[in-house]
Amino acid sequence: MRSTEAGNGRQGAGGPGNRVTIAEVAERAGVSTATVSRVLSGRGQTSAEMQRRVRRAADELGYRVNSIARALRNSRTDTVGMVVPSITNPFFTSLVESVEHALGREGKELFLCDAQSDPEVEARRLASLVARNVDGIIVSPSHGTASGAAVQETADRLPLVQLDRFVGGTDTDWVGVDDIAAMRQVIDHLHDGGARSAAFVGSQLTNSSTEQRLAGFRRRAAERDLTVLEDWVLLGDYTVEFGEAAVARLARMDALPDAIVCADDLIALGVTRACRAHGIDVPGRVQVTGFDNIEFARLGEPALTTVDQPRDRIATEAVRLLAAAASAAADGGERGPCAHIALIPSLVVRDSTRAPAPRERPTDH
Amino acid sequence: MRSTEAGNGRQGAGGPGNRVTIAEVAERAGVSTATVSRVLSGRGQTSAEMQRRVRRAADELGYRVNSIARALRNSRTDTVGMVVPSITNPFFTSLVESVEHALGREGKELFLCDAQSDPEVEARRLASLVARNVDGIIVSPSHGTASGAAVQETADRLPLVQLDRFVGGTDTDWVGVDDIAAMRQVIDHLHDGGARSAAFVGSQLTNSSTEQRLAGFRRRAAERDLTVLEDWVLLGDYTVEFGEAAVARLARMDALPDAIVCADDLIALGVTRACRAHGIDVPGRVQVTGFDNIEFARLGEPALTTVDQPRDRIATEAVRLLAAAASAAADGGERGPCAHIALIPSLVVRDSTRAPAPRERPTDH
DNA sequence: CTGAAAGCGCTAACAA
DNA sequence: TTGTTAGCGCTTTCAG
Repeated sequence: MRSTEAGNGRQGAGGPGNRVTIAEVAERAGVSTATVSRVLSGRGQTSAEMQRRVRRAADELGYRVNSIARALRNSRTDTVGMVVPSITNPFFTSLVESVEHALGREGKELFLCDAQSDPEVEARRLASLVARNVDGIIVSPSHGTASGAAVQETADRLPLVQLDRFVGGTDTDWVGVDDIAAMRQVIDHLHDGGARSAAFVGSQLTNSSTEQRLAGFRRRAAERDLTVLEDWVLLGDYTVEFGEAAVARLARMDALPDAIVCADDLIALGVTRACRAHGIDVPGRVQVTGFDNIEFARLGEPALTTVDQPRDRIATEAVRLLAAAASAAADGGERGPCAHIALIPSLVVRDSTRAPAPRERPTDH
Repeated sequence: MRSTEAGNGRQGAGGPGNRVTIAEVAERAGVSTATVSRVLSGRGQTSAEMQRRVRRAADELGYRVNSIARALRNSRTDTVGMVVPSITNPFFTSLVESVEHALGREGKELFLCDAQSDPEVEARRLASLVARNVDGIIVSPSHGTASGAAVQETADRLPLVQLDRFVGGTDTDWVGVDDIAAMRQVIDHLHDGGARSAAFVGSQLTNSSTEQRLAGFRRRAAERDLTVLEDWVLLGDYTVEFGEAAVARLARMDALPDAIVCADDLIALGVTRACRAHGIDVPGRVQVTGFDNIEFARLGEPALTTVDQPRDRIATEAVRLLAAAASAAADGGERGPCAHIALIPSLVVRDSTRAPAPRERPTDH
């Protein structure tokens, strides 16, 4: 009998249904299960001799901890659940990547779920994460109101932080970007490039991102005296297709705006594509901006000017908040007030907008 | 005391650490825990009266099953694990979406992990899925050889099916597409469009997809007398950046091929973009093809001709195989021979290739 | 049809 | 330092 397990594809210890338990390891090592547990989980004091014997026995038997049993005992799974509105949206997958990295640093794993942009699916996913005793939940709610009940109910049971989007009427931690500030940068940049009127293309106002971005857009446009016709505010969903449809509609109107501000990059990609199809020069005739800075943003023709979300920072803060909430809950406490962290994003200027018209500046003396 | 839970954000039953157990429900209902279990899990016979009383008590207390405990008892979690090489690759996310749908029909959930294109991370993810007692694993191995040990070791412990890619030297079920047949279609189409020479741009030969696709490319190119200079086979990785770099290299050579066949759409997107940058007309001077038919394929300039993978079908077959393996393992059996299912993909013709030159055809009489 | 009780695999008091 | 033992919350024989 050899101590190595891999290789020939069907060996003794393998095969489903006969997993080695701590008791078998204990027997083989001639010690108690408690000692095995202490050695293998690294808690408590053990002699070097015991360590050797236990590890050896465990290796020989091919022992693997059963984290289900461990979780039942510890009521802690070292697993965090994450729910995103749509796993096919590149922004969310890159956010997931950042969260995974942040969690990895804490020795935790991620259990990712896709809400398929449907609050009901989302509610089921949240419930099943709760049932599986994840240590905390990170959620980007798919709907600005309909997601409320499920999110709040989940937050009442375990640490939860909302990411990027948030849902009204809930009382939980949140980390995201300051959409108002982002739109200020966008509008100012467009204005510097000569735009005096602008359209807005976003999703329906069923999530906080669009709401905030539209609000920010309106406010700053007014401040900079940009013309915004009501017909130029087009709301659909976060897809390339809708971006294309929006341009088709704009093209049928009497006047074209100087700029089209999009609530995310997918829409913006659709917009630039459709502009090309309609023979509308970007940025010559119309400037276009996106939001999120997904990987494909630079692939648009022309490459998209967009708002870069500080994903790593967002993820780090979220994980930190989760850990704080978990330890607060552990030593008994009432949950304190919720944190709302709004990070300031930065504008990434590419070819879909015009370079700012040169303005008089004080020269270096 | 009310029976509703949601609403004010901090109510009695809520808060971490005090979950309702089946024993409390039993007490309130004035029955045994066994009866509660029978009612709530729907197994075994129970009178209507009991059902009512138990459910009522459960509702009032806000009981939720603890699936950790249930899993420990049942040694079944109704959860399937999935590991993909890179969660930021749109092909894999859409595959994940298909798998989720297929699993949803079986009442199972998905636990998704990202291997970050690193066999070591992949091995850790696999191990932790095993430790968490998932009922089965779906994996697209990140490396054609280095992933072998971990994949095989996992497969020895529980039902596992490889998806899309597979790793050499393993003995597990596999579902994917017939890359050789796919390349036959690609080459024939390019030839019909007048191409007489072709380059190939793919990742390093560290995964089965590229290996197979290059092999299929070479074979069919030879059969159709397409010229393939050795310098025209460029291997890097599955990224837009590499596609761009490949064109830069090709552009420095003496002769340009009539066509560039890419091993996936990300590369192809990079290739078309770089061609534009280098002033190489697509498809006028060079035809370009991709592979996978990701959503962004149609957004290239020009839109990409590519090979469409039948994701839903792949996912369905994978889930079926997993279920079969699970039930085979349940009634004790040795695992039977492995299934290798290669589906035939279809070519999606768009603007990055030329329409076939009109050929003589028998006219309808 | 219902209840009592054993135990899934692991860990943490408490004893020795 | 090590062993003994009592559960974590659930399901499921086996009696009644």
